[in-house]
Amino acid sequence: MTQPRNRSDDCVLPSGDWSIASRAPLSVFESLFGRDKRGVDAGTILRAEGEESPVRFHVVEGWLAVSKSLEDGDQQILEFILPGETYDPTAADGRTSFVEVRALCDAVVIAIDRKVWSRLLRDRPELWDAESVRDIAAQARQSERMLRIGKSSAETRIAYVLIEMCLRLSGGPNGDEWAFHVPLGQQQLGDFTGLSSVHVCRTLRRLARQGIISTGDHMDITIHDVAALADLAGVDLASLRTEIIPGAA
Amino acid sequence: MTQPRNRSDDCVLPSGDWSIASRAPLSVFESLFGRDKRGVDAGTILRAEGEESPVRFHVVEGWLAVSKSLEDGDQQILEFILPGETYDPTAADGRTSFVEVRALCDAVVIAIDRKVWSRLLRDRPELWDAESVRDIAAQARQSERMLRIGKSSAETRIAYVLIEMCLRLSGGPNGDEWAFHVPLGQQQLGDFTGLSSVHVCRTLRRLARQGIISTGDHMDITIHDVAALADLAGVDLASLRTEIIPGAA
DNA sequence: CGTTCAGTTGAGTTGCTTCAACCCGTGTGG
DNA sequence: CCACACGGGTTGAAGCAACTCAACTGAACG
Repeated sequence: MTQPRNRSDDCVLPSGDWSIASRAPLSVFESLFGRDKRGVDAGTILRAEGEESPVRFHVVEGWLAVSKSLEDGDQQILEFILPGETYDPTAADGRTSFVEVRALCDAVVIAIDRKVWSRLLRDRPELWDAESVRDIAAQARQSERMLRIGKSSAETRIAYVLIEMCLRLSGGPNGDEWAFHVPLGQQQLGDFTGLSSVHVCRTLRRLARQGIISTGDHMDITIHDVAALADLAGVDLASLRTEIIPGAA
Repeated sequence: MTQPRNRSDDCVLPSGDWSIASRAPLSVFESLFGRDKRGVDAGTILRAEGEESPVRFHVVEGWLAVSKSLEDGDQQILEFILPGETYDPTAADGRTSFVEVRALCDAVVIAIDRKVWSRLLRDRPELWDAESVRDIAAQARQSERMLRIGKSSAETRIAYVLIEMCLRLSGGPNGDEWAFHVPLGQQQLGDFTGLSSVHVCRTLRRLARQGIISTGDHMDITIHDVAALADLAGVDLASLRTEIIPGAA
């Protein structure tokens, strides 16, 4: 594995409350496993099987995407793993993986042996608690997305994921305007929302024309009217935050 | 809470391998909490908040549905909880619930205090392991469904849920034909697959006309040609089974 | 025997997809 | 330095899958 090329522009993350709220309780990993840190190029598929034994990934830097695909090549992105978070792709059999994990930009990850991870959880109740909360929040996010993919219009789906990302990245907008960057193309946004890239484009343009958002070079997103977007998404911002952001309650 | 009316026809379950594979390791609950068993009428909403403190539900008999809904009344069913399984609807804040849990037929459930549950998991490693495996399988099921709801045709979605249910209920078909019963209407099948009840109907009829399945009174389903159905669903039966059925590996 | 409710079927509509053309910024080789 | 190819985003046109609306059936029930 090579060290990451320093194209940090691609996956720069806002360094506000978020990094404090979500990174701090897990920084334990870096002290314990810092020597196992590895750079990963954008596009690399991370395989549990590539390791000696099944592993849990801890993301230090960059974004990972968890996805599944059909034979015809269509893929659905199930979740994004952000810095400070961990993810274990190991299936119930303890050997294979039922999903694909891919680096969306150059990233730095730590691979933690599953057995070591279990021991860690048992030895450190505070870690167990923190991870439980994170799991529940992840479940809540996936449920919200499923609800909208199953039952809502393209506009609602897009509005929702924009708000979800905004909340995850920053802990919430300050006032009415909020800007952030995601290392995603419209194709990937489509894979996340169950839409074609063409329709993602149309929908984003429509939102932009209404003055609710604007987009910049390769997915710099600015939300101008959070209230309107939340309305389209069909969410109450404050209560959504407590549901999907670990530790926001 | 009333005792369940004895309309057991409604939620009769095949009593094959399944009940052994999936119920046995958890029968511990019945011996520990048997006195807390409660009958629940079909349609009842189970609320964590109704209890003194947050609880995890253990289903002894009948089916529960876990769902979320939009303001306009549309709902998405996220998961079914079958006898022998447990589910905790508690949100990350430890107080509220981010989903709705409803009895699909008359059912019997045990409500287990969350704190007691945590203690149980710590004290009984074999329970912890069993529940981990179950969680991972549930994750895998939800991922498969998400993939299809996001990226597949109605036919594929229906074919997939039929196969999923068949596997969960029986551990898999014997030979080419397999019959089972689900306590679900077409509306609910639609809420599960992200389709309108009308389109569920059309799709089931089409499958029936092709001789792949047939349906009986209120959702008795017979699969005549599992291979064809698996093909439509885009799955390999054997490997799907190890992924989504806990302990099938 | 009338009411109700789930399933079925037809007709018409629509939202999203596909296909295709075009634009533009970036990288590359002559 | 220009020519060119390439990949992502944008836009228009056409098609189609699934939706809504509405009418009808048949079983269950009082």
